[in-house]
Amino acid sequence: MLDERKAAILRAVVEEYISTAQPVGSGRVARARGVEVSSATVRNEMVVLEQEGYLQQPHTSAGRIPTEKGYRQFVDHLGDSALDLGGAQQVRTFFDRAHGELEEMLSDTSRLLADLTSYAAVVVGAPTEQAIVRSVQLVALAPQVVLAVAVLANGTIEKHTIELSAAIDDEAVARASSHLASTLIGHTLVEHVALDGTGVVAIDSLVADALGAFQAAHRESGADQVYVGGASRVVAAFDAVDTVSQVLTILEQQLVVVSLLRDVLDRGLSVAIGSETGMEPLAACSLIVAPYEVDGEAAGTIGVLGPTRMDYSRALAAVALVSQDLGRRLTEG
Amino acid sequence: MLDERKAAILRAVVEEYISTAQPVGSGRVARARGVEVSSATVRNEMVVLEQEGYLQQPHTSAGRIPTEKGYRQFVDHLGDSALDLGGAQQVRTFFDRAHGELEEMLSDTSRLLADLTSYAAVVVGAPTEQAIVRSVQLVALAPQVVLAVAVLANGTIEKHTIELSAAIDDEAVARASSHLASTLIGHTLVEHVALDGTGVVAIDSLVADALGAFQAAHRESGADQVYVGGASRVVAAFDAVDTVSQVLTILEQQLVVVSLLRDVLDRGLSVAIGSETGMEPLAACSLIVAPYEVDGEAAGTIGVLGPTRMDYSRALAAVALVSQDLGRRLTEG
DNA sequence: GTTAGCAGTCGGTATCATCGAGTGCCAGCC
DNA sequence: GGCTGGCACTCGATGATACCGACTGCTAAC
Repeated sequence: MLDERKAAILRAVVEEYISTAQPVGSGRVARARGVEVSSATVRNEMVVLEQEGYLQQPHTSAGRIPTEKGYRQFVDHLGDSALDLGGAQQVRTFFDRAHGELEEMLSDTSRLLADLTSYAAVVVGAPTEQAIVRSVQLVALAPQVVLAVAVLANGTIEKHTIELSAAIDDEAVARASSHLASTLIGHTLVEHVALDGTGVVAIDSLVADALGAFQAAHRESGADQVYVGGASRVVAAFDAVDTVSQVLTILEQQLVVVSLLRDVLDRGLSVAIGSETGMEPLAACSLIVAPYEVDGEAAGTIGVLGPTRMDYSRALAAVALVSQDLGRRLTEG
Repeated sequence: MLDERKAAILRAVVEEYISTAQPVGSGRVARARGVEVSSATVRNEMVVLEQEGYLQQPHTSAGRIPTEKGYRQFVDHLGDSALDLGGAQQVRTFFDRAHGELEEMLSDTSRLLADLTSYAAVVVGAPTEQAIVRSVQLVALAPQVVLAVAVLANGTIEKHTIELSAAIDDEAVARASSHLASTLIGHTLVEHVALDGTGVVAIDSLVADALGAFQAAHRESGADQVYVGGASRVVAAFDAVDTVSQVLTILEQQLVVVSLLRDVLDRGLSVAIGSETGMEPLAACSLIVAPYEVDGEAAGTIGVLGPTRMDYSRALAAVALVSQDLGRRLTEG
């Protein structure tokens, strides 16, 4: 626990470092608002803060920069602050004008968040497991290929191609289709539904295959769609080329991104700083996440990925506002 | 037109510059295979090549680097060469194992191409305009929201939400759905189909709306899906941070990418060098494109985006092989 | 407990000399 | 006539050196 003065000094260092990316010296801190002591006193306090692990010195006789622990303390004691007017306006306009398919909207939202924060942003769609099936259909594409298509209540579509070992005629497909429909409609895709046979082997096995295909996709838990916006912002955020490349590589891997967000959220965090992300290549990054709710239920997640010296205050405000408005917008329908 | 010796010297300069990224001096060229003259002669020839615009000098008393015109000459006189064995093997394994949905396959193909070339790669899906509708369905999502879903012969799905001004009951939706189905199935989405009314206003207007939604999406010509793979490779390809950022920004804009590829292809090029891409921010890039064919018809495009000093030989070979195999794989179904 | 003052540290920048790859040109050679 | 070896010259890159300035830690005084 830090006393009031140390906290103020740490806050000043973090804020200054975030905005300048330069090690912060005692002089600057002493001149910061909220710190009403001389630079000598600041120096004494900074020695303590360094011993306790909140600050570090890149080299002797340089200023201090925050450690992960320092950022953590800073973030934990950051009061809520609202997004500036311009940003809030941008969010409002966006959701007022938003229309069209769910996917498009989530994708656009990721771009919005990236624009607001000038960091890379991700939006994970609601897992389809919870969605109720509104329609299922089997469509013959080729003699031995059938496409199983399910329309879910949230407007999403899930489809799987099924390759058959023997050709099947259109009528059998139609019968299988309606059989499957009566079985699944009104349930979710993962629910364990009772399958009663029709007596015709070809039809029953097609229905079983389709059902299996839908359910298999969810067992691997890799079905959640993720949208990455503003990946190019990563370039400006770091000066080390390697870091940029590594971070971009991570962002290209949808599965990794999804599990990263889930991980952080599961640990009850809304901000993961540096190594708290649990990924080696993201050691220089911080991640802000927030779930959004549709119809009062946790639906998906949004997040912002920036450097550890990101503008937490602004990014937190942006993420909070966007997650809230996105949820509201999706709830309205 | 360059005489044989000048061409050989130019070739040597380009090859050397591609592999080292350093200005190439007369000494190196003289030592290159295919050039059997002394460095002094090379110097004399290089003066001419510079005057004619094939080479340029970053500063006096440095080596030469190719100009766009130089690269162009080099590429135009590049014989076909096959991809190395490792790469060819990788392509073969990929397409042997490829399975699943079309979208997933195209997305994976973009990653394959990026892996092969170590540049960013793009794959554009076949325009849905040509695909025949196999199934159409209207699904009520909410009292005033209906989802129109079309399953196309290539396994793609197109969907549009339709918001109604008044609530509609399930039976009317079902009737509209089957009416729409009988109208569209067997045709393409853009075809001008005759619409005969049922006499019920609500149904007819829903059918018309759905049809309109499908067709509107194509009039804007923005419907082609594009998959970008290996964007992170851009980082390694350029040393200027600005360039990296600009190129990534371009790659984030799907519409831009699609029209860029179309543009280049329309001009009959398979390689666009620097300003030939027609985009200011891509001045330092070269783009290799190739169409792929499904069932003997041009279906989509694949491309590789690298620095102007990219390994054209290898990239051309990779693009050719992948486009061919992709087409074959999609034709087989 | 706080602060002014001071000696000391050390990275960053500017200056300068050196080095070497490369050029253009010329005179001689085949 | 074309090619080549030789040579003087250019100029960016590299490395050494000195200097500057920001910052620290410490001490003594308030």
